[in-house]
Amino acid sequence: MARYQVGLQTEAKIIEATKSLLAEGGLDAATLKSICERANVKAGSFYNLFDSKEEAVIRVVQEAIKAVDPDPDGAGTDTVDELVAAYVRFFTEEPQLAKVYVMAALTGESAGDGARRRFLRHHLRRVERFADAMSRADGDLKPDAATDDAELLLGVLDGLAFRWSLDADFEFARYANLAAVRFL
Amino acid sequence: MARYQVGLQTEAKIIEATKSLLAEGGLDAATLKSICERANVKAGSFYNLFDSKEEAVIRVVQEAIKAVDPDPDGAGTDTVDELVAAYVRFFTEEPQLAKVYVMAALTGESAGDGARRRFLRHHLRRVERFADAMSRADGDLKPDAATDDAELLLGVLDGLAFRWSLDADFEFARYANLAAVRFL
DNA sequence: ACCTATTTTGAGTATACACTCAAGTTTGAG
DNA sequence: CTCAAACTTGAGTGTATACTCAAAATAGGT
Repeated sequence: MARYQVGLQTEAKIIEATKSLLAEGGLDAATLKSICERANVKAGSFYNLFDSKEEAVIRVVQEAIKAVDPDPDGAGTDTVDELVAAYVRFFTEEPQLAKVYVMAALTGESAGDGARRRFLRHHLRRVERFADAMSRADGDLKPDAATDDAELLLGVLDGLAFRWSLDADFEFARYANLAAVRFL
Repeated sequence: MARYQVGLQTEAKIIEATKSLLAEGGLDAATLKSICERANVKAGSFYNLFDSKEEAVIRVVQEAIKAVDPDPDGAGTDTVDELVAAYVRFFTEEPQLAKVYVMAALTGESAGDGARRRFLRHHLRRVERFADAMSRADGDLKPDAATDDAELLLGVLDGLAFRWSLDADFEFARYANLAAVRFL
């Protein structure tokens, strides 16, 4: 949409403002007014670059979903430890995006067309990837059992992430490591 | 607030309408208009019984939080199995309340004054209760280790609940039992 | 049957929201 | 330097929201 440098900069400012507002107060806090104020931009300028407010929100959410899984090409070779470490790293290094990620699923359809479905599809892909890594680590593991274990391990990680989103003081990394040990 | 029978009935209708709307579409779906339409009540009648829309929402959320922990007097005697079973039963028998429960934490402050804090307090109480049951089951377990285990087990349960809220076909009960086995 | 407290109605208010547009300014390729 | 395309502005639109209120209807104790 943007063709000039200023346009690209404005676009970036808007995305950044949207991301921080979503992280701080969820969808309710990310009003057009607050986004424009934080980005130092007027409404008309926003609509010159985005078709709707949802478009900006979706961009941020997609960015979050992608960021939790930084190396999609690594599938088939990474270890369980690496996968868990990537998840933990995402939450400790990108806390804002992480909150958006956790919120995305439950905010429901209001966060865009089928945000829940997209989220679920992403989850299922990750289950496969975890299960695959588990199978490679333990040759005796049956495929069904690997899937079950993967759902459980991802369940803990999501649960701990949820817990952390309630209370930023929660020692997410330590518990994630405890969980990884427990489920191997 | 209500003094006559009709008033109590109207109150119940409103709470029921609010609960189902929250479960179906979250806070966004629970507008005053939709609540009143579903309860077959006009706005003025709503405000004769409730001071605000939030009051009705908070009532439903509190009901949900209480329902996940049905026997607070049992603390100190119940087993881990019983606690897990209660959690699972809540999700399978009261799916609507369960969804509201999972949503309550993340909808943030918009769902009432300090909904997150209340949710967290409740969580910490449950961690204590789980840790206590675990200690009784295994005399060698150190208090700190018991707390860690309790956070992990509740983490899985919350994570699986989260997963189930994305996809109602998810076999929540089976996975919860698989998780419980790991901690015995 | 009476009479007051309670409940219901439905039109009405104020506000916040996402979004538009015509007019002016800036960018940068040729 | 020129000029069209890209960007910005800021007042303005329509709509949905939570909430109010005076007046009419009903409940239920006496």
